[in-house]
Amino acid sequence: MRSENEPEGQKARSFIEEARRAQIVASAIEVIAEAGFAHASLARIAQHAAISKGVISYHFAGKEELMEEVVNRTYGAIAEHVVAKMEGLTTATGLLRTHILAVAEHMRGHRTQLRALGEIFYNLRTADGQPRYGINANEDLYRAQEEIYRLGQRNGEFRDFDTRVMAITHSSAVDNMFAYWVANPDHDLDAHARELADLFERACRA
Amino acid sequence: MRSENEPEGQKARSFIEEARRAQIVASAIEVIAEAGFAHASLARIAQHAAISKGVISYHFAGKEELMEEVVNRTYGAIAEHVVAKMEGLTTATGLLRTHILAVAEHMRGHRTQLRALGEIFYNLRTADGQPRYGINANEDLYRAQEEIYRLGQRNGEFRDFDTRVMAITHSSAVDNMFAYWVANPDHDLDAHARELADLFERACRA
Amino acid sequence: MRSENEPEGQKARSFIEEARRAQIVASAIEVIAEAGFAHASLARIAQHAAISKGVISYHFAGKEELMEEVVNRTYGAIAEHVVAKMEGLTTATGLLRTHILAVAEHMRGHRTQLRALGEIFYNLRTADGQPRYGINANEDLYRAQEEIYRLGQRNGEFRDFDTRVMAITHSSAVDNMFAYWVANPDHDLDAHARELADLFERACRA
Amino acid sequence: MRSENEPEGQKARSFIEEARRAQIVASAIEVIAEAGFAHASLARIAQHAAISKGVISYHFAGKEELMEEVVNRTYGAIAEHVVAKMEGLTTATGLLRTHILAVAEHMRGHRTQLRALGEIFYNLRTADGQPRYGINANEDLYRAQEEIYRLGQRNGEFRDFDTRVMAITHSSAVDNMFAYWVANPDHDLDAHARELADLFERACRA
DNA sequence: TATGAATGAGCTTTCATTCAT
DNA sequence: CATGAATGAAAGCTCATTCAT
Repeated sequence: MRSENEPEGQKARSFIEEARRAQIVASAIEVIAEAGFAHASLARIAQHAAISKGVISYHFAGKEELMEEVVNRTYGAIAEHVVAKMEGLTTATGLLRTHILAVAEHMRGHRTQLRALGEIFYNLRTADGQPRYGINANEDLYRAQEEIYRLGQRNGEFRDFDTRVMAITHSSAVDNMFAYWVANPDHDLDAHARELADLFERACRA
Repeated sequence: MRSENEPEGQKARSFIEEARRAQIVASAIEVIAEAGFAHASLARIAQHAAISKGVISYHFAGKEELMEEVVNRTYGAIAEHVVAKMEGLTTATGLLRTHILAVAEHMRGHRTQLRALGEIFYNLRTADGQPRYGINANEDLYRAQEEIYRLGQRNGEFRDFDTRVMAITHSSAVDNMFAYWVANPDHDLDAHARELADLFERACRA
Repeated sequence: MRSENEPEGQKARSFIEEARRAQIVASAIEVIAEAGFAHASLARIAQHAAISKGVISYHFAGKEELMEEVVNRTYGAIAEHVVAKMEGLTTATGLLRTHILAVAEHMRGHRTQLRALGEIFYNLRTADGQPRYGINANEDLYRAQEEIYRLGQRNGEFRDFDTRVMAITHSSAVDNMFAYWVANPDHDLDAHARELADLFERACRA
Repeated sequence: MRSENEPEGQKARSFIEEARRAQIVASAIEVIAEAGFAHASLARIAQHAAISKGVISYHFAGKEELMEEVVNRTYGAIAEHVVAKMEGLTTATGLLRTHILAVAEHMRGHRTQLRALGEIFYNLRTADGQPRYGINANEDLYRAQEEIYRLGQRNGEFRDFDTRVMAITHSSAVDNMFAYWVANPDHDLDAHARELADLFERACRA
């Protein structure tokens, strides 16, 4: 019956509630990663978690809220790790390189999360049929990356290029690195990340 | 990429049959592009084509075959155009550049096909739940692109880099260029393609 | 998949479709009359008609359309009979008396329809929770009856009274006559109707 | 009409318990009046009362008992008021008139109770699907009213008529007066009641 | 060839009720 | 006394597929 995401002044969720939500979110991630968004029914998620179907309805207002929770938790964990790694860096080249390597590093241990995130981004739609997270859900990400490029352009590290195109390309390169790795578990993720860092360094530098 | 829909020894399709299949495929593309894979039911595709639902079942063994036909036809058209443009080129740099620009050029007039293609690639699964076109559906594409990179590396145009990583990055950059353009119709596709060509030229060159 | 109520210019429903709709409506009436609106699920209605649940969804856009169809058909049949009986009458007293007796006469053979009609009127709500047929659904009926009273008042048959109050009272008296009869099948409906005609004649006359 | 909720030999309810029951009943009345019987879930009633869902289950054996309590309390309050007003009257005409006016007077301030009462009467069913309060729930009421008519017939105030028909008609007229008023809050309830008193006086008098 | 009709499985959601704490 | 948590049945609805005509 709970539906809001921690509005101010509302009772914090109990420990048990929090644990259940986490459990359900984890189960959802696994089922989505395994079977794909379209086949990730509440029934299947519940079965995978060995709980009753109704439990999910009890803890989440609906399927949409559950999916958004998956996104928020997963996305938050990634951002937290990457931001920590980038802290203190001052050169655009260093930031760019670290960004790529840090994301790869974090994701190495979170393959299923990544897969689920992609599925939801691509497939989740609001009740009126519009994509819940379109490509434009990346807008914030693009903006953040453009900051780095502009820094590099200002201080002479980088040549002049279209920062939006670079941000889109950078994002997609990282996303697909993971996608390839998810599909080919033997693929050397860290080596791929280093290659990518080289690639963008060369593509950007003055 | 082209799966055989006309196995040897089978009767060729009649003219009417061919026309119907083409009509249904066209309708499917439009519905998928508009409503997304999950909402592209046979009923909706039939309604959009102003035909009976049964017609689809009559002409296609099932939904899966229809979706595959959409992929084959669309993919085939792209390949045809791009290959024609690349014919006669000899330098890796020229091939790389032309590949990017030619794909963009062709897609500019086929936005819905592109959208539908992405939806199907991402979502279609076989009866046993496995992705029908995973990232590995790109294997042929990657191989073809790797040929170009190796050519460049052999003749000294390109530096030494991991060709598989470059192929993945290249593919994803092009895919997402289109995705961004689909989501932002005012985006300048050709300018984006030129930026991308520059980007990969710099990333590859010796 | 059909949803509209005979919009102009649309293909008329096929004979088979019409028969199915009629069958489903009949089943719905029986189930509602027996089990009440709240327990008249589509599953139960289908089971009662010995058809698959999906058939109802196929022929009706949703439960609401089915319920409205029940109302329209039942209400239409009543109106047809009563109007025929009242045709040609000129005195208000005669119209009043005939109205009561004709409704009773028709309803004697349509007890379940009557029960179902009442249930739907009382219970059906639109998606936003508002009553679909409130007491105000009787507005047309009230207006029609007020015409009769005013005629009587103009030509001196009836005394001066509030026509709206009389219409409400008249309607409710007839409705409850049926309700009582439905609950007590041995009750003499025609005698009740005659008593009622006397009652309102005395209540109205100058 | 008052069913026994305090059978002999059972512990009387504590003060707190009584208060809780009253609070829950009040909440139930408001929710039913607002949303209708079908949408008056225990969850909603609990939420409206700002208590836990479990509290209701704790204080009432089930939903049915809660609903019956709503009926008993509301009905009891009406009867108390009306009986007080009728005390001491001796003529049938006076009793008839007073009955109508007193009920209207009391109800003017208890609109939601009235609405809820109607919803429950119409919709509540026992576990086996039979109406809990059918039209026959009015049997006691009919008997009481028939006493008045027979008194009038014995002492010459009233003509000879079927007392049961008159009781049904009288009850339904009063019920629908309220229903109309609930649906049309601007309707003049007292004027309606006076019209009704006139109407029945004329319908009954010798 | 083409169609409308029908099916049944599966979907999300709501709900009264039970129970441990 | 009160609560939050959990259950499982039942609801309305969508859909791919089958089939007689």
